[in-house]
Amino acid sequence: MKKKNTFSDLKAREIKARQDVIIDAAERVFSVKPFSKVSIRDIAREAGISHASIYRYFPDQQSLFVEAFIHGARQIVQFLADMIRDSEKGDIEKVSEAYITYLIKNDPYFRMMTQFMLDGSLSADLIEKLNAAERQIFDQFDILFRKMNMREPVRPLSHAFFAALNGVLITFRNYPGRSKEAVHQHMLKIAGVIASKFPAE
Amino acid sequence: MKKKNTFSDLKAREIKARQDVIIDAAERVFSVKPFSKVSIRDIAREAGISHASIYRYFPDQQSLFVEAFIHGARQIVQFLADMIRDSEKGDIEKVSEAYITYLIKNDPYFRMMTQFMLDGSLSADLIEKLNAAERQIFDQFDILFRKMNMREPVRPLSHAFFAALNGVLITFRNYPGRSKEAVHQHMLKIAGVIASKFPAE
DNA sequence: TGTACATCAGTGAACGCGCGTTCACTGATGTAC
DNA sequence: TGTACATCAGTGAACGCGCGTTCACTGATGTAC
Repeated sequence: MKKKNTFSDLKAREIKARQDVIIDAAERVFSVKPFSKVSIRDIAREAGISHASIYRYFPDQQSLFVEAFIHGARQIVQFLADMIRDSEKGDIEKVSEAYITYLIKNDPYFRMMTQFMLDGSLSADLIEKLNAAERQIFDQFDILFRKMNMREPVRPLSHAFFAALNGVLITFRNYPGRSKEAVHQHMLKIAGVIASKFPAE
Repeated sequence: MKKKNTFSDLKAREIKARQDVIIDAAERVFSVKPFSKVSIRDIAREAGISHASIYRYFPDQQSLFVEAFIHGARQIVQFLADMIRDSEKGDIEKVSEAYITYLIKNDPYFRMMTQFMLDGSLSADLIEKLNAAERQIFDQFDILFRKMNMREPVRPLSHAFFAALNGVLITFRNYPGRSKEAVHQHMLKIAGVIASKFPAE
């Protein structure tokens, strides 16, 4: 029995490793192509395998995309957690700035997140996975607001703050006639306006 | 010379009228199908014409979509303008509530707007048209904030407020396990949190 | 008024493409005796 | 150790689809004489 477990564990780990190879390839493609134009064939090419092989490891395209997104979301949460842990009094200006900058640099994830949020045809299971990721981000903002000694309940503040920052990233992304750098600066400025509306108490 | 002008005017008006018929049909399709799945063939079917005919009135699909969006945006601006004009002291809570409710009811426009914002492959011309529409919305919020006697410059406030409300509409759209009505209520609540952070002076 | 011609809105059919997914097969590896 | 068999990851080819767009054509309408 023991042996059998070890064997199937090994097998499971191998499957996981291959899934990760595919997800890594997907991330590289996402960083180069608009999310909505990334195809199974693109990812297979990047991973150096046949596109049919992908179906050995993921039931369909959407599942693969969701896994890739979750992988990225974990990194975002990690990034936020590190930053908020290190911030003694809860510096919301700094956090909002870092969040904006991080997501501009990791634009594919942001686009994926937004696409998933907009897509009305996600399965209940996938929506739940996405939401679990969101909840972890809310948790981090909760910690931030608690450090700031907010008197209001923190969860609605986290919802509002997260939504507002996402709105900034979406709204000014195609600011016409501006360089990438100028867009970045403008987003920071507007995110700063929002952060300033959530003063610590 | 006079006569010729009248004739070409008539002609231009006829073309405009037919374009409007197509745009109306497009709007009806948008209200029933996710934006990204609406095809030229869908719209032609709804308008009762051949899909080839659409190319007499629009150079390509994207142009048609942009025109349809602009038409909707004009209505949003009108709605905001009416509401803000009628609000004596500048009731930001009421405006944010109305904005959320309006865009939930006119969901196709909101989805279009967001898609356009996310789409990196829009032509410069089309981006400029979209931005003109946005600027008109900013103008309305400027009026609101001026009524509220804000001491800060109003434009950045408008940018922040608009972005934040859009963020709310995107972030909570697929709140899992909630009815449409419950999602609407949650959005109103979070939008209310945001509005409360922009108190009149 | 009648006739020959030009214009052009509207069309069905076709083009060419890329996609997600499935299928039948191969060949390497492990298992049983 | 050798042999027959089972498993199964990986694959190229194919399926079926829907799409945006173009094309050659039709037929109604207006124009010129």
